Amino acid sequence: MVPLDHYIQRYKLDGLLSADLVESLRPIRKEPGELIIRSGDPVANIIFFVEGRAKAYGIMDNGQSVLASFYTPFDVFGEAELFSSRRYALSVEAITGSVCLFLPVDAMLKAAPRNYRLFMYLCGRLGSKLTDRFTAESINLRYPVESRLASFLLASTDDDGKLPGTDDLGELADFLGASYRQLARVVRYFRDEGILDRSRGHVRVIDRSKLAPLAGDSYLQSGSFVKPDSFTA
Amino acid sequence: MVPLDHYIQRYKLDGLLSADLVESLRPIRKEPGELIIRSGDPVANIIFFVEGRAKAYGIMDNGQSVLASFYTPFDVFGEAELFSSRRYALSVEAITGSVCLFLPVDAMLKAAPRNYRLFMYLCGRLGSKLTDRFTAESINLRYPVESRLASFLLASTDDDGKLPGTDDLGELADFLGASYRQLARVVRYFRDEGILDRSRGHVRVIDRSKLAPLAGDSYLQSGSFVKPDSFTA
DNA sequence: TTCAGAATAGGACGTATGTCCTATTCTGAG
DNA sequence: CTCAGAATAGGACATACGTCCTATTCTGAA
Repeated sequence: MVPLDHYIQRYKLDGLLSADLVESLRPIRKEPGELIIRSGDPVANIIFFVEGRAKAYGIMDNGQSVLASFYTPFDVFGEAELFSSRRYALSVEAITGSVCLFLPVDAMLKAAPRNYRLFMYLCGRLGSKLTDRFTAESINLRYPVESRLASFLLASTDDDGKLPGTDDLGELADFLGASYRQLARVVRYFRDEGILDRSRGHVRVIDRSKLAPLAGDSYLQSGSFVKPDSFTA
Repeated sequence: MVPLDHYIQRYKLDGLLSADLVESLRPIRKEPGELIIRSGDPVANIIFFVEGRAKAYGIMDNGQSVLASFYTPFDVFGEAELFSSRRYALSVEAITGSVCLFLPVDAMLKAAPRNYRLFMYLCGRLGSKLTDRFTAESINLRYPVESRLASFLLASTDDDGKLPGTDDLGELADFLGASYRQLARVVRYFRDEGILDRSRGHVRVIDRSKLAPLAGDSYLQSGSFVKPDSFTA
């Protein structure tokens, strides 16, 4: 059994949602590799991500997958398409065992007048996601893979040098918009320079100081700026 | 004098905003080339774009400018940063003579509980902007300039073959994330193929049918999906 | 331990694209 | 009309990158 109340308290969801909406939250557990959202499905739920790690990606007409981002709690999925296409644009997949709280959209829309805080929060998250995307896109477009990887590593590794999202080279290539081959070249160069450590497709940064000069721009502040309780009364 | 009431009625802003917020709208006229938003400034207003054409762009650390998008009425600026960085991330510049309605954020935040419709609208616009960006980014990253230009022309030219945003090659290069040189090569190729017409740096499509096979993916539906009156009572 | 199959690393080669620079065309002032 | 300066077109060259393919390493089953 998933402790629903635990998450409601931890993220102060009763401050973000009206009481009836808190009632209609359904906790769902997802195992690694399981889809949380299937791209193309109609938007039936707004999903609060409260436990685990997940990634969002799309598939292009030519079959290539494009990684959009990695998520850690607290976050929201499905808000982007709610009022526009009404169909999920990206798939979201659990990387580790994860817990989501599903909020049915019809309930939410019905309760809209009492939930301006929720919409303010959603605006905040959407805003950050938008500016993050723009930053990432600009970098991807103007800088060589070497700089992109350096920027990404600077922004995404923890103090230990480990990558929270993924450290699989294939996925990283998708995320950075490069081919596996090219990324491998750059990784090899970084290893030769003593910047990172390599073992069986996994990567760990050992000298962050050497990354900065290689990163053209920096990934600006990414991730969840907006805390759910910013809008709590 | 700018006819404020005219725009309020045309876009049913009194359905989107509470009466006191409608009161605090200030119409501002901008001449071609004038900045509507200066990147880096604190977010003081949410800006409704009701007349003209405008473009949004950012400047990277290396000085290159990156064109983010073109706007036509009805649209909103400044909503993305409102709850996150609180500083405008991009500059917005009027292309033609334009009219904007400025809504001070402090008034808006004070009136938030009565304006859930506004926030729903903002969520809608932010959502479309986000998915549009992702689509554009994916295409920019995976396809050669030839395909990108084809996609862009398919999506952005009117029936006349004219480009609504800009047809200046330099700007187009920024927007597509290519160098002027490379774009010029592709334009020349398109002209040789009888796809478009060229005169003094300006472009006009003459045979749309030849573009489709060149565009890898399509720019999905872009622009303002979400109408301001979708949320009117 | 041994070996087959899979995963990873890396070589070879072609191409799209960027940078730099020059030739050509256009524009407006006189 | 003429010419200087600016805008545009395009050539030459270097390179980052992608595709294809092969060599090497690793894994687990027997």
